[in-house]
Amino acid sequence: MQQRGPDAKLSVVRASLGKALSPHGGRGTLQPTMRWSKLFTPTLRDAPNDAVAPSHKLLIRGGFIRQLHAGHYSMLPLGWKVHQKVADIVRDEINALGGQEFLLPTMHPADIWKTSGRWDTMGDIMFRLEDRKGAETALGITHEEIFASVASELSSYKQLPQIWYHIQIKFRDEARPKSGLLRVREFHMKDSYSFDVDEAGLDASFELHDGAYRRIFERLGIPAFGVEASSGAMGGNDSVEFMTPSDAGEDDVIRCTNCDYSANIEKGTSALPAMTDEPGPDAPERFDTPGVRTIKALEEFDGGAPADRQLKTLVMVLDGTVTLVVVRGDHQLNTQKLSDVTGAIEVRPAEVAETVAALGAHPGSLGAVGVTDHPIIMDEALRGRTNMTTGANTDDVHYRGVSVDRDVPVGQWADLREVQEGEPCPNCGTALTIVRCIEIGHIFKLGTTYSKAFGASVSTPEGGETPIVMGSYGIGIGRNMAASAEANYDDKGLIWPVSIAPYEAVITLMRLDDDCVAAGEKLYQDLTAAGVDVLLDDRDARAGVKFADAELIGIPFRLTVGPRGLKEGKVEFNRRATGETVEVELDAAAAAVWEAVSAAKS
RNA sequence: CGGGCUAUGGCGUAGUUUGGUAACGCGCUGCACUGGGGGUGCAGAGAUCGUAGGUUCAAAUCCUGCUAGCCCGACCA
Repeated sequence: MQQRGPDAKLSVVRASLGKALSPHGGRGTLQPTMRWSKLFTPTLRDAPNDAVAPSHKLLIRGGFIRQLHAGHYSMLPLGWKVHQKVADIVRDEINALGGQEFLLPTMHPADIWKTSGRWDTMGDIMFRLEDRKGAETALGITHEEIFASVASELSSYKQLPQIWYHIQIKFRDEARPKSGLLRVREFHMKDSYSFDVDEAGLDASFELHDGAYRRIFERLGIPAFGVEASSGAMGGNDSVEFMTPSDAGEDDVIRCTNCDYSANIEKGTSALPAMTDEPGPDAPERFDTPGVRTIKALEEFDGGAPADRQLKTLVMVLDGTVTLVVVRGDHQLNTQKLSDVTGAIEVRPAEVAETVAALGAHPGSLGAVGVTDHPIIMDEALRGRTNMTTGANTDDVHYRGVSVDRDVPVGQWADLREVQEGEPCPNCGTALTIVRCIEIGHIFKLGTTYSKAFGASVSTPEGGETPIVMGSYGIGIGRNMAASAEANYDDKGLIWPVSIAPYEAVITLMRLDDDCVAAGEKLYQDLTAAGVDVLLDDRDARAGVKFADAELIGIPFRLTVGPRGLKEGKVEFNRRATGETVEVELDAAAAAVWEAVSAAKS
């Protein structure tokens, strides 16, 4: 370190500080936001009482985000910095696929949604409003319609394939926003859309995105895997969800511990052992079951039957139509499967009054035997079963000896049941596990639904015309930021991967005396020149406060500059992830940090 | 949408049962000491107790409506 007169140096430093500290464009050597003393990062010792998920608590405590109201968060400077780094990684990977970045509006006319039919099918999830003329508009929940309408200007197969995307705010009126950034009503999403001339092209575009998404999660420090999923309201025939295990998630995923089978519980199945029944009587027999209202009670009732020999009849209302859904007594209905199988948008259990009106009995005594005035959907697991027990549609009366093929006028067979933990894997027979997960990305093969609706077609080499085959691919920026936080923290706070940390390194000044300030500023200049995103902690605070804050907000590397080390010409180099601290020569410190950052990013 | 819980300075809480005019910790401001893991002392600032109404001499406290937030569930007939 150069030796100068202390007074002279002090005045130089003060002059530089004064300029740098000006929030009005003072041209100091440091950006004001690079000085912690000027950075708006309100860290809290305690998380708000209503935060539960670790990422929620830590993002609040670290001063990354603040809630405005349910499902709407303000991004504070640190949070926005992370958010932008996440977005940049996503952008980088989609650009690498040849993706072209757009920016489409987020307020849409009702017409475009009516054209696709989703104005009605999207229901309450869509924020709808009227403009001053009374025209119906909506805030965009996704952009298939808008991109497809733009794609109608594509005219020749020679232009394909195309991958288009934008990173734009979506609005979704979620029934239940929760867990901080994990489920919100207003969020940035990267949604990309592929346009191909045929299915083979779509498959290729889909595979490209599959690879890009896996690289994205890798770079975000999120352990991710793909699962078979229900396409839900998006339409299309094939989709893969990307999941990361977390208690803060909202999806249950079936995973095999042996083979690579994994599926959303809304889609997955298992291999049930076959059941053999006695043939039973020639016709169902009614018998009185006073007070028996549940599967369990019927199991215990003298003359009843075990749950796997009962037919459970659920009265559901599908888009207004009362429908009987029959599953095995010990099985659970998955309503998403029911929705997917029937195409019904609104699926709900019937009210008791509706049930009584439809079948003449109360829940607990219901059955589908001989019912012809309501559609009956039966779970695949009940195929061929005989000698079963079920309600007789008279309170306190059941049937035994029911054969489903003979006695129940089934209109549709489908896989409706929800897989239970421990059931055998459909591929290899190993016991399945169920893991709680956060859905961090979803990619869909859409087909031609939207291109047909919006007239997006291209001429073919043969001189004909063919609708463009589309795919759509979504990844929520804020949710992935939170998912990374869920995967990377300890009892001290966040441990961001270097790739998305708000700063890659922090220089912590133990004292604000001349030597420390000068050494810190020099390190800052060297690191900045080397392209490292660095923060200078120049606050007049105790060491413990500075260390605790740096650890809370999860900066990967820390240089500690204090008189103790400076006497030996050394500073301390600390790694957040491991807690490891080593002394390095002051002159070599910047290089050491640069190397660590480079190594982590490569 | 159903159920449960909650709302008191920036954050965390007490006070509500039994009405009497708002307290504590952290944070913030000033001063002093201190100075390598959230330090100490002194002195301060900061709350119409979510909101509207009601009961009462008197309401954070009791009653009613509304609003907002959090959690669980939305299938076990």
